[in-house]
Amino acid sequence: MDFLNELNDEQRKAVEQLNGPVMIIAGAGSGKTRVLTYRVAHLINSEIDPFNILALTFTNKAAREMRSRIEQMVGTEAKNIWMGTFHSVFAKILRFECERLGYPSNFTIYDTSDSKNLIKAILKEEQLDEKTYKPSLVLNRISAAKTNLISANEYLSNDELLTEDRMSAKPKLGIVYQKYSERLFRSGAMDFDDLLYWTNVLLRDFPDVLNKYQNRFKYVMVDEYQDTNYAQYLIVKRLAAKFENICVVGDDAQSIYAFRGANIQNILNFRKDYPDVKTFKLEQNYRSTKHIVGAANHVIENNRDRLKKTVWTSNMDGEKIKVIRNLTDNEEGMSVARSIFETKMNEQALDKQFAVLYRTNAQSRAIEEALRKMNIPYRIYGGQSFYQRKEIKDLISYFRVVINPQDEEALKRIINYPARGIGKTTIDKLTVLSNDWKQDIWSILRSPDLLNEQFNAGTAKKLEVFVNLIRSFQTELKTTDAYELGSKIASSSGLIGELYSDRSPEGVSRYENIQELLNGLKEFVEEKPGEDEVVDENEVKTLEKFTEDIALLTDADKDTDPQNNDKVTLMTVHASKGLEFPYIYIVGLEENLFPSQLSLSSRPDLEEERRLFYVALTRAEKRVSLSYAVSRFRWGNMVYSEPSRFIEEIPEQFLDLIPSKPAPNKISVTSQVESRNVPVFKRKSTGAGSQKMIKERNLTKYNDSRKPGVLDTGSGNSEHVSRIIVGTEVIHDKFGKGEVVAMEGEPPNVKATVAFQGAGNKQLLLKFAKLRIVGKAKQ
DNA sequence: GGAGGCCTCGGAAGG
DNA sequence: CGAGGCCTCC
Repeated sequence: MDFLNELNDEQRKAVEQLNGPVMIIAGAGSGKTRVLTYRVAHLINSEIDPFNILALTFTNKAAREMRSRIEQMVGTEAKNIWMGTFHSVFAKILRFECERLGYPSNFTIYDTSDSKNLIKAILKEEQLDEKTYKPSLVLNRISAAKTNLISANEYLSNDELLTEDRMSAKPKLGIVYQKYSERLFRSGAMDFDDLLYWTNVLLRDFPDVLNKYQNRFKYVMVDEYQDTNYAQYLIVKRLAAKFENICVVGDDAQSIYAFRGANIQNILNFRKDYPDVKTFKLEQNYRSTKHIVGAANHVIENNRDRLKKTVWTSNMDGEKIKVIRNLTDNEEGMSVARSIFETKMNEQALDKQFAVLYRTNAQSRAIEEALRKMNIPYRIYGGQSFYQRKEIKDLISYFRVVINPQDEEALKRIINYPARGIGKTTIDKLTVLSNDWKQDIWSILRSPDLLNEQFNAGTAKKLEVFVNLIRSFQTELKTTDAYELGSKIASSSGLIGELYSDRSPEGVSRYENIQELLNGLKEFVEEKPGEDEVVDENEVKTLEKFTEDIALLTDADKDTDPQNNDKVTLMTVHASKGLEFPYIYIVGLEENLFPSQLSLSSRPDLEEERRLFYVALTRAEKRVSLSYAVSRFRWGNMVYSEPSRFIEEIPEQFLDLIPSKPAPNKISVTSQVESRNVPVFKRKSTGAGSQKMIKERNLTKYNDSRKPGVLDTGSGNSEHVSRIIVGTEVIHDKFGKGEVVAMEGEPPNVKATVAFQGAGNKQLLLKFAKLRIVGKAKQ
């Protein structure tokens, strides 16, 4: 076969090993996707029926890309491969099988905000305090339980868990979990974790189902295996138990999702589950320069918990890694923007060849501002999703109720929106009745007798009108296409009218968003099936199918305008996994930011941060620039930081330390002083191979009892202090005005002798004396 | 029922 | 600082 020649030895061996357990450890940039797609193509060319292949990925995007690449190689047969995310593949299977679990096949998938709202409702009903039982924490705890296949009842009989909850002053957590599960079930709803949890129950408790899917999925492949959690691991293990044709691909060095339950041990222990596993290591990097690969390798060596591998490249040395020091976060933005601008000029680079990576979303602001100032187009990944916007959720909630009227979260959202006189009292009463009778709210609503018995005539009438509205849509669900019915719902519900009447800019934008969703429906309906695809001519593209589809979509899946994609990319390091760019800027490389403050107390957490940094470095093809700021605004406070330890972990031979440049048009005193007097970023060369760097020499920290790193911005701040030199005029709270006549000592213990006009000469430690600068030194 | 004041709190994020 | 949630007041 031709295409096997396009692979290196190890890649080819991995592709050709079709049977039995296979583990592929794929270093960054080693052609992992290529190996995966070729392997599937090779399976199909070896007469394996595509229907017998299951390929699991972590994102829809990865699945789509892989599918289209395989299609290019083997043709439309690729359509029949079971390929998708864990969640989408098993949601599909659950729709076939879930009646065995007591779920309706039109079950709703709750997103995180639905789950949180349900938890809040339960907390209220149980009279638990939302501050003690923070909904996000409660949800995380429930999620962790489900991920480990612990049901609510098992939770309540698990002494260890109950003790933990008592110790953390949340003794009722198990009860909340139990209520939460009941409500989901009663609403015919599953949350994201349920999709994996119930799949496991299905495969565990129904041998015929297990057998059916084991026979269907004779070949199983899992991408990003280092990021699988226990529930996912177990599904894969169960499915593959019969044939053991299981191939997992991953890189332990790029595991960055432990914080949400990924278990790096899954890949580290694969060998234990399958002793006759064939392991292949893809170690040749085709993406990056030698300097980048070298730097990344050295960094990751600081981690203890790793599989052994040596990533290397035959690419050229390339440029050294730039380190840019900045005084503030805004200056950092400007440095990055300026550098992008210069690179575009000097190297004829395109905007889309650049990416700026940061640890937290909040850092994007300063970068955005600077790029805007320099007229550099950019695009941000992340942030609020289209599907999370209120007006979009509202309309989709109508869809959800029409499809599955048991769906309580959606029902509560729309029963009185737009307003139809069904107030809080009525909804509360419905909830109480529903809880007392252990029935979903819709089953109460749909009984006119019950309504007349429980509510006054006016309220009962209003509820009936609402029920009839929903019913009128339901009669069309199977026969009318998604666009037609969706538009009808949007207008007949009064939602469009409500938004149209709001002429404020926000209102207009909401209205436009609804139009965009309706356009999406139209596209969905008009989407042509592939040429060879067998389609039932009478099959209607229903609203039900559309709603199922989008439940598992995120913003990253929305098509971006291909005409207009020449833009600089801004995103978090997490979001950058799997991507590559010629020029990468990693910003905010400061202690307490990257690595994050919250990671510093435990070794595993710090190692995950380091893997995150490793991921960031290895996104780059040609050049990496690292930058940090001496001070930045965080939560309204000026915070002073030291450069990240991760910079120090890169050997000097790979680094190009450049001082911060003053802005071209406005030369600030600060920058002048900094660049003239202060050795900005120096390394000690104490013998061979010492990588210690002299910490910020000019950085004087106030070390009081406040939170580490957070300083009072009031009377004195150390940016000012760092500018104090002999001759500076200063004011002291007690001694008044004076002039610095001498300085001695090394930061942070610089001692200044100040001649005060009223109080004479005083010796003061700069880090304690809150001196304010009133005049600069006359030179 | 909605506007506006007050309070709290802040990680990363796939499905 | 700024977003989001909650409460209050009209």
